[in-house]
Amino acid sequence: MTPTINDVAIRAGVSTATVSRYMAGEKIRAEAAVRRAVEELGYRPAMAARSLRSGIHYVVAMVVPDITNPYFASVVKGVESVFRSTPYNIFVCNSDESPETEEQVLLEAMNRVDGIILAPTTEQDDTPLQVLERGLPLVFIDRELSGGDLDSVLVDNVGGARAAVRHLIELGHTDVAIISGPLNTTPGRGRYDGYLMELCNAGIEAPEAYRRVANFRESSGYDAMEQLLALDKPPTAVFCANNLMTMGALKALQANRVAIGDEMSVIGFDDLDMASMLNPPLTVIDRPAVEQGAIAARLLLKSFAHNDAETPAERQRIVLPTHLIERESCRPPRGGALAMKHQTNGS
Amino acid sequence: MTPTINDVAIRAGVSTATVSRYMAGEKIRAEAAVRRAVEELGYRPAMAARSLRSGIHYVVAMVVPDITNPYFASVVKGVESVFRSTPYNIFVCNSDESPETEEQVLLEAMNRVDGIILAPTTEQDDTPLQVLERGLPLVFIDRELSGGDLDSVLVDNVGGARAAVRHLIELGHTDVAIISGPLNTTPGRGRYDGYLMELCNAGIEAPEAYRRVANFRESSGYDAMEQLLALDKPPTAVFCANNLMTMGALKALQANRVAIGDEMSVIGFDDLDMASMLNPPLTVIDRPAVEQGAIAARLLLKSFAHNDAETPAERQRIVLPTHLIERESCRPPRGGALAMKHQTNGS
DNA sequence: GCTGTTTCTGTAATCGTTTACAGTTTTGAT
DNA sequence: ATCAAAACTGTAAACGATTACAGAAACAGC
Repeated sequence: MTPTINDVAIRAGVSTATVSRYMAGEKIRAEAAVRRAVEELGYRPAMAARSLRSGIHYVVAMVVPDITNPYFASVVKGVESVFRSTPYNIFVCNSDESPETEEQVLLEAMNRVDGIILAPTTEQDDTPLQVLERGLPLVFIDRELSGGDLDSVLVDNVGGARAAVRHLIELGHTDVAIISGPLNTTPGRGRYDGYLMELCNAGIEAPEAYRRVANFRESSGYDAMEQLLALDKPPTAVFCANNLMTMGALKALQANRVAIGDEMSVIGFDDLDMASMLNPPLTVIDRPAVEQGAIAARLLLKSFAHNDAETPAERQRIVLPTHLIERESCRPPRGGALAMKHQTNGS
Repeated sequence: MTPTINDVAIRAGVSTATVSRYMAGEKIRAEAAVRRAVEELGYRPAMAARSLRSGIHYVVAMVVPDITNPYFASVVKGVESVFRSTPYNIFVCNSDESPETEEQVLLEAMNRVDGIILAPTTEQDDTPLQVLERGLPLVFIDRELSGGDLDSVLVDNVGGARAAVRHLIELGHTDVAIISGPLNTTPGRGRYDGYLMELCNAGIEAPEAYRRVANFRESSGYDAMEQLLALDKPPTAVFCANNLMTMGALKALQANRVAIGDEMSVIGFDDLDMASMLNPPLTVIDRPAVEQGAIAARLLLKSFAHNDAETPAERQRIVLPTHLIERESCRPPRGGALAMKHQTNGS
């Protein structure tokens, strides 16, 4: 049905070897004839045959916990933008924040791709190590393994969280809560630690009930915020450790008629497209998501090149800076306004 | 390096054929031995060889204009959810709203995948037809070709747009503008037509300047809104034909200190995760994005089954309903409030 | 025209599976 | 125990490219 290299060879009156070489861009004598044959037949090499023989698939897998998370969508876009100018295609796989799905996906990917960009669901997984053992280049993005001097592109989670908390403290807050991600993920733990460190640094000891460990999903942010509001003495400010949980928290505040900014200062990790449109506009810690993806892609490409050269590439651990985008959702605390309101309502 | 079927066969003391059959789930006598060999070696079939021989790749391509558009991200998620329980993997490719990139991607995909789910950038492209000619199943999503009695999963664009405009008219608006997508795309033209029809139906003739044809991107929505505001007599309400342009329009309104809802009613096509959090909460026409993806995936799966059975499947054109989510960004017009403000400012 | 060198070409093996075909073993009925 | 049918297995030929290797053609210098 679809033409093979043999069809082209016959039509051009040469051997398949010559056609193959022509396709690879080598200089051949029968160039004109071969080009014509290729065009007339609309020949395109069968990737399966090519991969089988050469061992190269021209595919990289990109494994993310959730493609509908705008952060990961941006990362994917960054990866795409780099690979667009190469012969590589991209598998995008959702692991759905589930280690089992992730393992399945990785094993599946192992013998169809040339490299993997992975945002692991947990730091304790060792499937990625299996992948590396098979000699497959792998670069971690956003998250890494606990062992890890492996290729990875991260952001300064601790620094970002500290900047967030510092911002709140500078506004006068002492009752600062965190809605944290799981502590067995790089960003979960890093942001949690940063929160703790900055508070400690300021000599503030927040009650344990202010530390809600959620799961990076919107619903968990919602629940966590409700629990914070239900406290006898709710915090006056909260740091939400990712975009989805921030959205959940904001919705909870709205549902409970708590004035964002005035009654409860909110700062999120990750900018949102709509952050500036919210009322009040949301103050966030931003990070370069697309850039992060692009860097990871280039790291992988470099890894390919080194594989060819037999010189084992030195591992790179790249940490990008975050920065504070100050909008209006963080304001000085108003002397326990919420706690009083809370008491009134409660009695 | 990685074990082949031959290694397994030797270790289990059988032929490769038997191992192959075991892997395919057939009943074999040496089952125990083969299972052990497979496990001990960690054997996984090389996809390239399998594809070459059997002609099946277990890959489908999903081509979308922009993965960072939450709508398409949701569609991808829907597609994923269906294929997760099958042996198929998904290529996600951005066409970046560019017909050239799309063509390139499609040609590339043709000999590595078993089927394609495509949101074409334009209705006039005929690369998709080439794909179909090669016998590759293809289902259109969100958009179709003008020729088209082909498999496709669409939404009722005309109906949705009409509902949007009707809602505005019912509130008392007569000066209703549209920020439309390109007219050579299915949703662009459909929503534009719906707008026109519903206005016509109500006996309203909106000036041509109220019809801004933009390109589905946020920046174009922003610009279009600015142009509307610069008119001598700006509209009192605007229908934005997709989520990105709605965001752009809202930002333009904010930048120009126009009160959304009070001075300018806004209704968008596609819900946004944050829509309910905006001030005022955004009224939108919603559609089932994840579901749309899932349906497309099932259509493709059905197509595979029919291909096996040699019975050419009859084409399906599925149109899903949209529905109005009424929030607070659409209110009755306030007697040319904006026009007056505009004049005052302008003089 | 001769020779040596460079450049190009063709032959055929190879990658790791699947599968038609023929051959073998098992089963079950007698 | 015998035999036919049923169930399984092995041999070897594909699938469509790439690539050593050896051989042919072109080129250059004399």
